[in-house]
Amino acid sequence: MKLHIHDTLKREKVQFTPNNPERVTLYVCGPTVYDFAHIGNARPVVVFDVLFRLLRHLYGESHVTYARNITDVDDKINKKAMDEGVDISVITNRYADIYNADMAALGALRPTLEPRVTHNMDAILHQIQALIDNGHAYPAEGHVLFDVESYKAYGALSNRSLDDMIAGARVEVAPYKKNPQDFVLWKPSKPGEPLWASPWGEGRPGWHIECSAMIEANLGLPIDIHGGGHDLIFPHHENEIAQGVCTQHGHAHDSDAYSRYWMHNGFLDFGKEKMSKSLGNVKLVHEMIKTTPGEVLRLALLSAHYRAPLDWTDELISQTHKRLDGLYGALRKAQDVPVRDVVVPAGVLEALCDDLNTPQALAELSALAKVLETATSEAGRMMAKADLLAAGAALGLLQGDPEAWFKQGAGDDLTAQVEALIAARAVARAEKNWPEADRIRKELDALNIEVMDSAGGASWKVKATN
RNA sequence: GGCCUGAUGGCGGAGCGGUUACGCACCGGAUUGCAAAUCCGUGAAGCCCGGUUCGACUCCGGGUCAGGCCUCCA
Repeated sequence: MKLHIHDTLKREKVQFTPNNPERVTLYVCGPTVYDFAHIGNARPVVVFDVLFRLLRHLYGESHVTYARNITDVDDKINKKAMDEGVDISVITNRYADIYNADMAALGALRPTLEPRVTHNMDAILHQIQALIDNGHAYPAEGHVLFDVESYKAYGALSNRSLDDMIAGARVEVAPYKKNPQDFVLWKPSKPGEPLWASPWGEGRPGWHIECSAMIEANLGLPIDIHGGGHDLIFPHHENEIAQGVCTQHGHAHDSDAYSRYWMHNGFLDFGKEKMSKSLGNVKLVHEMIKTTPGEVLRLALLSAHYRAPLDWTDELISQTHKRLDGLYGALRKAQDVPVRDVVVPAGVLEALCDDLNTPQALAELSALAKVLETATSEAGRMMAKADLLAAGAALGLLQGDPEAWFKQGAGDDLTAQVEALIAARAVARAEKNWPEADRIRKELDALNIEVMDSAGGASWKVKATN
C-alpha cells in the first residue's frame, strides 16, 4: 500500500517515499509549556498520532522515529516563572507533565523523542555558528540575524516573495537588521531572564532556530516529514527551512535538504466567537476530559479531514459520543468472541494512505461494526471483531474494554447500587411483576442509568450527558 | 493590499464526470412485557451566474459569502 500525502511545499498530493525505509523520520512542532493545552492544540497531536501509527504499520514499529519538541525557553514561560517566583524549570516541568497526561487521555502515543530547547543549547549554538560560517547569518548588537537575501528560495513554502513581504511588512524594523525580514537566531536576554553563554554574548535562542537545530541534532538532515498547524507555515516553518538548508554546505537552494515533505493541519472553528483568553471561552483539554471521554474528543477531532477546518461545537461532541457508543456497543455484544489474527482491513488502510482520509476510514469502521452486528456464524463474528479492533487500533480507537466504556463515570458505590437494583428487577421480571420492574427502571433512570434487557440478562450503561 | 482555503441533505462530513458515502437526528416496519440496543426500509443535498460535455455536486471562468495567514498562535 502506497502512502500519499498532501505536501504543503509542492501544493499537491504526492506519493510518500522515505529517504530510508529503515529509519523514517517525523517531526511535529510541540507545545510551549507555560499553560494548559486547549483543544485546538490537540488537533495536530491527534492527527499526527494517526500518521505515526500508520507509518509504523507501513515501515515497522522500530523503523519510525517521531520527534515532538517541548519548547521550554520562552517569554511567556519567563513571565509565569517571574510571577510565581520560581525557576522556569518548575513551570516547564509542570506543564510538560500536564500536557503529556492530557494528550495521553486523547489516545496519543508518546513520540519517540521529546527534545527540549534547554537540553539542546549546544546544537543551537552549533547551527548558528554554521550559518554564520556559511555566510547566511551575521552578528549585530548582541543579536545574530539570519540574512534572508542570502537564501534565494526564501518564501517557497508560504508562497510569498521577499518583495511582497517587505511591501506588506507591519513590523517595526530593528535598526541593526540588514533587511526588514531578517529574523533573530540569537538575542540578548533582558535583566532577570534566563541566559546562556554564546560567542555573541549571553542570551537565548530565537524562536525558529530551536526546531531546525533539534531536528539536525536529534533526527539528522533531511527528515522525511515535518508537521504542524497551518499557522506555522509562515514565518516559523519558512524560517526553519532557511536555517536547515543553509546550515548545510552544498545544498544552498534545495528545500528538500531540510524536510522532504510538509504537512499542515487546519484549524478548529468555534462559531462566531473566536476562542481567546480574553473572552474566557478557551476549551482546555484538561477540563474537557473531566466530563467527556478523551476518546470522544479524539474521534471528534478525526471526524473531518485534517486539512479542513472543523467546527467545534457541543453538538459535534454529543453526536460523536453516540457514534462511539454504537461502535463499542457492537464490541460489547461480542465480548464472548475470541480474537486471534488482527490485521488492519484494506479499506481502512486505503483510506488512511490517501492523505489520512479519516472520515473515510471512519465510514469503514461503521461498516465493520455492522458486519459484526449481523454476523451469525462464529467464524464470521471472530473475523468481524478482529477487523473492527484492528481498524480501531489504526486510528487509536476502540481499544478499551467495552463494558467499562458504558460504565464510565460510575464509581464503585454507584455500580454496587445499580447492580443491586438490577438484581431486584430481575426477580420482579421473573415473577412477571411488570409494575415493579418498571418502577426499578425509573429508579435507575433517576440515577442516570439505562438498563437494557436481553436474553442473557440485563446490561446497563451510564447515559451520555453531552 | 498580498497569499491561501472552503461553500454538500435537519446537523456533522467524504468520495466521485453518469450508479448507496458514512455518522447523528427523523419517519415506517421487525423485534421487545415496557424500553434500549439491533436489524430491514423510506425520505432528504450539492451558494449564485455562465461555460465545457451526450451527461457536472464533481472540470473551467466570473460572482457572492465565510474563514485562515501576512505579528505570539495548533
